[in-house]
Amino acid sequence: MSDFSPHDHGQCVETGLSAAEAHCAKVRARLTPVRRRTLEILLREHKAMGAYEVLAHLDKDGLGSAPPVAYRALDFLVTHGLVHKVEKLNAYVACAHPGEQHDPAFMICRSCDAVAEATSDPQAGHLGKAAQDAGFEIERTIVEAEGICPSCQAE
Amino acid sequence: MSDFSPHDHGQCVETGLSAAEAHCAKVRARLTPVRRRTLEILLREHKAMGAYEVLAHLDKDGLGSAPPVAYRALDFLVTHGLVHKVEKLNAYVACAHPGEQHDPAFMICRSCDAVAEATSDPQAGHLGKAAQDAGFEIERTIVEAEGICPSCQAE
DNA sequence: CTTAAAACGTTATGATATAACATCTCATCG
DNA sequence: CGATGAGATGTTATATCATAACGTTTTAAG
Repeated sequence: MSDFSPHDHGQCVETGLSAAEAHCAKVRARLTPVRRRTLEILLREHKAMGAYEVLAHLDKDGLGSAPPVAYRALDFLVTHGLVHKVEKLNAYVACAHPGEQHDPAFMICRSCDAVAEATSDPQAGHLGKAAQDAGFEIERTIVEAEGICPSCQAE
Repeated sequence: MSDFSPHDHGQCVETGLSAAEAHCAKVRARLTPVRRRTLEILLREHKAMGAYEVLAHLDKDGLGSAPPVAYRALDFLVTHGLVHKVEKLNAYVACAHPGEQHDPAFMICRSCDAVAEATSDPQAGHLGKAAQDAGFEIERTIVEAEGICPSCQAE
């Protein structure tokens, strides 16, 4: 199953929040109201959202209206692997595999901007080999595929 | 050899400009003065540069001072594969393999921001498989590795 | 030589992101 | 308990990245 397939959103939200609570408890990080709500917004909307779009939601909930509010919450969530940044879109998505250690990869539909998460292996493939040859130490990779999702292909 | 190794810059610049002229002649695209100079700047500086940094150089040369001047030239060069955009840095680098058809990948040093170009295979690896399973049609990939380059490791 | 597409110059504005600093909260420990 | 220090927050201001829109100029092709 990919994120392009239909599925139970309510379940996503609950699972995501539970995983976040578990993770934060484990590493003694504080899932404060703003942070929790930021994650919940991303889980509920279930799409890549810009920081200012997230901020608009937070503002409606009375949790803050200035940009740093959103950026700080997003930074925290990204640091803890609960949210990923999609560089191509300058946008953020809730992690689809919360709790599991993984290196995310994304499929981005250029027609509808839908984003699906997959996994990647930083040291594998051409790049891993090139890095080894160059003496470059990979710490993290950004892997994003642009293309057309199944629904948009159908049109 | 990687871009992290020392090499003859003068050669890079000449090769890059020649390849650009050849490519543009072939596809009947116009390598105008602004475009040519933009590519030359990126080749000479031999690093990832922001659009405004490129613009500052163009301005010094009397080739334009407003942002669209730089963005239009960069867009042209990116479209023709003569320059790549590094999404992680919101910056642009001259292509290291001008003329050859290829899918670029980058190694980005988080300490000194140096960027080296490698190649990737869009359909290969985990992501290619995930895309196939999901019915997602990949058109282009963004592959960027963050880490530490050899010189910075030495420190 | 006309003409239509492409390129350019310029102004304005939109979108993304962070610096800086004062204040507040809360877990920890003496 | 109360001090204390790291982390979190609120707020203002500003830095950085990018494009819309529109009139003018250049150029390739008929």
